[in-house]
Amino acid sequence: MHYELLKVAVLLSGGVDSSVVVHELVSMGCEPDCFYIKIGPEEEEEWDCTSEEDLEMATAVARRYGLTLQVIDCHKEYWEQVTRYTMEKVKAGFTPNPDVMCNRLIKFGAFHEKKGHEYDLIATGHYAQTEVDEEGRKWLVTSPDPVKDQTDFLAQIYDWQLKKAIFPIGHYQKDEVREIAEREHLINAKRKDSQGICFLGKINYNDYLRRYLGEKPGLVIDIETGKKVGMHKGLWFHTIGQRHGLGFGGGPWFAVKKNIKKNMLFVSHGYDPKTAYKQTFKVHDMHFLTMDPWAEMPEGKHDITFKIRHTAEHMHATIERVDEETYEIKAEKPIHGVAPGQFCVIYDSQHHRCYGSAEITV
RNA sequence: GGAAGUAUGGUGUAAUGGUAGCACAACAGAUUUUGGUUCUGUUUGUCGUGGUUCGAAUCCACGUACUUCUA
Repeated sequence: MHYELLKVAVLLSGGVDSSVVVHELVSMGCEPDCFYIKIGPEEEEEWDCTSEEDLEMATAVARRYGLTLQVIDCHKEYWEQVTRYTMEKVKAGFTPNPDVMCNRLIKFGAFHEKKGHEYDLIATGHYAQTEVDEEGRKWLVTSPDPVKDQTDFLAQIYDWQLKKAIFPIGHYQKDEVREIAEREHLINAKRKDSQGICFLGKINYNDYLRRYLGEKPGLVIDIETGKKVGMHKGLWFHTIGQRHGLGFGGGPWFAVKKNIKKNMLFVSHGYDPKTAYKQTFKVHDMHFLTMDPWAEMPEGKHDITFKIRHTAEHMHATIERVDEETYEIKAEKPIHGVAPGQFCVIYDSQHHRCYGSAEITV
């Protein structure tokens, strides 16, 4: 691709990955504009030093390559859209994935409305690739680094967003990116990767929930014996497959099921209880990134691979359409902690192309 | 109202007169751009008051609390 002829915007976070993106683009003859998306915690006093440091790093990298850097404030959009999504899901008893929605709504959403629309391409530091087939369709493709692969976080973006997205470091492994950063003496070459919900900073997730939803105590029942084990402080503090957070002795206890109406949490006892696993489950609101790969033959089972969380392995499975809304996934092996509300990200059987994602239902 | 039993960290349990140990939880790190999972590490306790003893979680007395049985 002839980047030098195109207007490219880079989302610089202050981390190594997006900094190497800048380096890659520049060395291909491109002169991108850099943007730092600002989204701190809600209260000013909760700003931690890492977000200040992020901006400093981003500024330094842009300057190093003689590029402009603009700060785009998406604070309001984040708290209105991503937080609202998170709270609505969690209140209804689901386990949301804020970072997936952040990519759709903020990095490729709110930013696009504010600035991105002026550009031909938007580059980010995601570990993901794209490829174009004979028909000219653009597909999202996994990274060669299975641990770092971030296609799962991109599996809810719209087709027009994917068309504009480029991932200049997507063909590298993490250590290659680090090497480039060190070789180029980038200021943040050795900086630790960020983790946790991208924009929460140091706020604890449970405190975040408590602030919006408070507490709502209810019963905790042993699903095997039907006996009361104790009380929980609110169903939203627990997710399916979770072990910690209950505070009871005599465990370990794993959360396996929720009854929203009765505000009850069911738990299973033991180190690796069967009831914490599911091999078959349903998903809905299927979102295809490029197209429905089974449009030609909607009936029957199709071999796929999938992930229900950010892990290195893809699970083999078959997928079958149950009705307009719903698909059923039959995994090759039982999966621990299949939590409704999480996205099941669907790949081809070689886990090469990412087809899209759907929300796991109850 | 009687009788018996029990009382050990936040929880569940070991230690029959000799260094209070284990599990779970909690906390902290590691891993992970979601929730989680997993791994490593750390903290916390003998119901109260007396007594016996070189030495008491352990034996004795009283108190307190709980449990069961019985009128």
